[in-house]
Order: sequence, then structure tokens, then C-alpha cells
Amino acid sequence: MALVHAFQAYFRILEQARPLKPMLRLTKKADYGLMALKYLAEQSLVRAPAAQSAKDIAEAYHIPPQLLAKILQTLTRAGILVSHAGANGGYALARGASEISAFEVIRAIDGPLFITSCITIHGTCDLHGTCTIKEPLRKVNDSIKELLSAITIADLIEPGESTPAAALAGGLVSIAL
Amino acid sequence: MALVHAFQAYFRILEQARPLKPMLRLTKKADYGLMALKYLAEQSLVRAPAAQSAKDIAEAYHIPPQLLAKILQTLTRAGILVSHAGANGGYALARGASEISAFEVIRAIDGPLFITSCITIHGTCDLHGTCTIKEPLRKVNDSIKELLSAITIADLIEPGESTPAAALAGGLVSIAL
DNA sequence: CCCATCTACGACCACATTGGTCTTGCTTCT
DNA sequence: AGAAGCAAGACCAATGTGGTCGTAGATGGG
Repeated sequence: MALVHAFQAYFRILEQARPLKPMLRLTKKADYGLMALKYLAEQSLVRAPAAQSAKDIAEAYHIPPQLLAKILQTLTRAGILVSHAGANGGYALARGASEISAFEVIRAIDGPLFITSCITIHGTCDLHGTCTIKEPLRKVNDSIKELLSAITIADLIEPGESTPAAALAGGLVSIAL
Repeated sequence: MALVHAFQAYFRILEQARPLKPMLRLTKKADYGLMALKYLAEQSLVRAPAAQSAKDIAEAYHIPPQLLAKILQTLTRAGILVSHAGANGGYALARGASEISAFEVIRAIDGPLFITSCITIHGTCDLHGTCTIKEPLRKVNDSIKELLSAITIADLIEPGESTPAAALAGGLVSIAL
């Protein structure tokens, strides 16, 4: 037991030493958002779909309540959640958990998905038109998009540790390079 | 048709108003690195594989020479390039263009690839162990990794605009969710 | 043998984004 | 009426990114 703590401390030091440069990572906000949605999906299964307050969800995961509140507001604006103000108010999924894709959520929170700074909304390149790699990377971009679109909130809820049926149900996603 | 233009104009306004928040994007440095590698690969086809100086490459693409220099140094340290100091020196690919994957390059420049802040080097979650979505996202992470690993510098060199054979040669990459 | 050229490396800086807090106001249930 | 809860905006510290500068060391040519 003491050993476990020693290791954890060690890792914490490691992480502080090298703050873990983040390549291709999605923001913590998106993480929080996905976690909250998963929580809401789970809750709606157990009891009657009563709205959950931002504070409750925040406490369940030990994330800053005010921050989560803002995230949930964003998701509400995006039509992914429905909110209800007042006492006993809170948030609930606007649709079924299997109707909400991870891509939708991430896009709502973090903005449009572009793997390279080369690709903008209208597909032009800001590098004086001299960028030559945008076409290949665009394909990667689309593939990742497809990948994330295929995952729903329902897929996040998995009974065991070793992700079983739900994953296979989605089957294989073939992606053309 | 007029409608199309109206939409495009609308999007342009949107983009200026919101400077295009970058979700899941790789850094400009990685972009530059890939471009430089592509350039080197092309040059080694045309003439004898003479080394190209950082300045030459930088000029070809209008990117800051000093910045590119540092990127190329990084790639050299990673064993992707070989350098030769002195007059007529420069950089050359350490291996064949088809032996260098985009993943390798990006990883060398931007650091380890983790889609979520949940997943760290040692696979633990920094969210007090309360994070429940890391397992599903880990799969997405691996898929993207696989995707990028399947693309080589050689694939970036494509004759026409409409990416042809090389892409198909790679075939379809099947990714299990 | 010396100089121009080129890599190597670290310090430094401006700027944008991220994560997070605070305040204020509005809605709704009891 | 008042507490519980959402909505929204201003604000702030920390960090990462893109980029510059200066210096030191290697190397080939005249």
C-alpha cells in the first residue's frame, strides 16, 4: 500500500518535471462535457429522467462547478442538452444517448475540428498558398471526424472494464486514406 | 447560386469574428516539419541526394528560417534526418521517404500523442481517478495513431490534385472502435 | 589557413489559449 | 417571498506557441 503511494508520488513528480506536452489533445472542457453527458445518460436510465443540477454533476466528478456550469450552458445552446431553471431544475439530454455523437459534443465545446492550421472552414490555406500538404492531411482530418462521429454517448456507458458489445455493435469503421 | 455566395460570405464573417478556435489541431511546427520532409523527399528524387540547407527550404515555403532550423534539428535528433554541417551542408532524409511515417514526425516535434488530458504517459488519469471516459477515448486515440502511422512522407508526394494511387496503395485501414 | 557557410543550442520574448473564478441577473418551484 | 438553479459576461493566472537573437562549433573551398 505504501508502495502504491510512493509510485503515485513519483509519477506526480515526473509529470511536474515534464508537464506532458500535449499533441493533438482535446481540451479539458471537452473531457468534462463528455463526462457530464455520460453521467446524465446513466442517471436517465436509473431513475425517471429528472434533471440533474450542474453542481451535482460537478461534485460527482470533483470538477469545478462554475466551469462545468459554463460547459453545460454551451451544450444547451448547441441543442445537446435541455435546461430547466429554478428549484429542482437542471440539465437533461435533449435526445437519446445513442443519438448524440462524441464529435458533436467536442465540436460544440472546442469549436470546429481541424487537424492542421492549413485547413480552414472554407478549405483555404493561410500559408500564402504555398502549403503543399493540406490535401493529404485533409483526409486524415475527415477520417478522425468520421471516427468521432461513430461514437455516441451511449457507447461511453459500458458495464465492465474491457469494453464489450457496444464497441462491436458499431463494428469496424473503414477509413480510406 | 447567389445563395451559395451568401453562405460563403457568412462563414467568412463568422470566422473573422471568431478567429477559428482550433480543436484537435497539430502545431504549426509539425506542419512545417512535414512540409520540409516532403520537400527533401522530392529533391532527392530529382537530383542526386545532396543535402538541402534549412535556409533553402525555408525560402521555398516562406516560413521563418530560424524556426525551421530548430524544427529540423529536432527531427535530426529523432533520427529522421541526417545533418551535415559546414559549407554545402544541410539536411537529408535518414531513410527512404516511404519509411518515415507522419506519426513519427508529429510525435518527434509535438511530443506524445494523447487525445485526452485523461491519458498520460503512464496511462493513469489525473482526474483523481474519477474519470470514466478514458477507456473509450483511449481507443480513439489508438485509432488516430494507427491512422497517422499508415501515412508516410512518400504518400505526401502526389502528382495530381486528386490524390490517386498512393492513397489506394495504402488500402483501407480498418479500425475497431 | 582562414573565411564563408551551415548546423547546434539555449535564452529570450510577445501573444493567444486554457482553465478557472467572480459577479450579476433572471427563471421557477415551494 | 425566497431559495435553488440557469445564463452570461468580465476578469485573471498559468501555460503553450510561434518566433527572434546570439553564440559556439563543424566543414569545405580558395
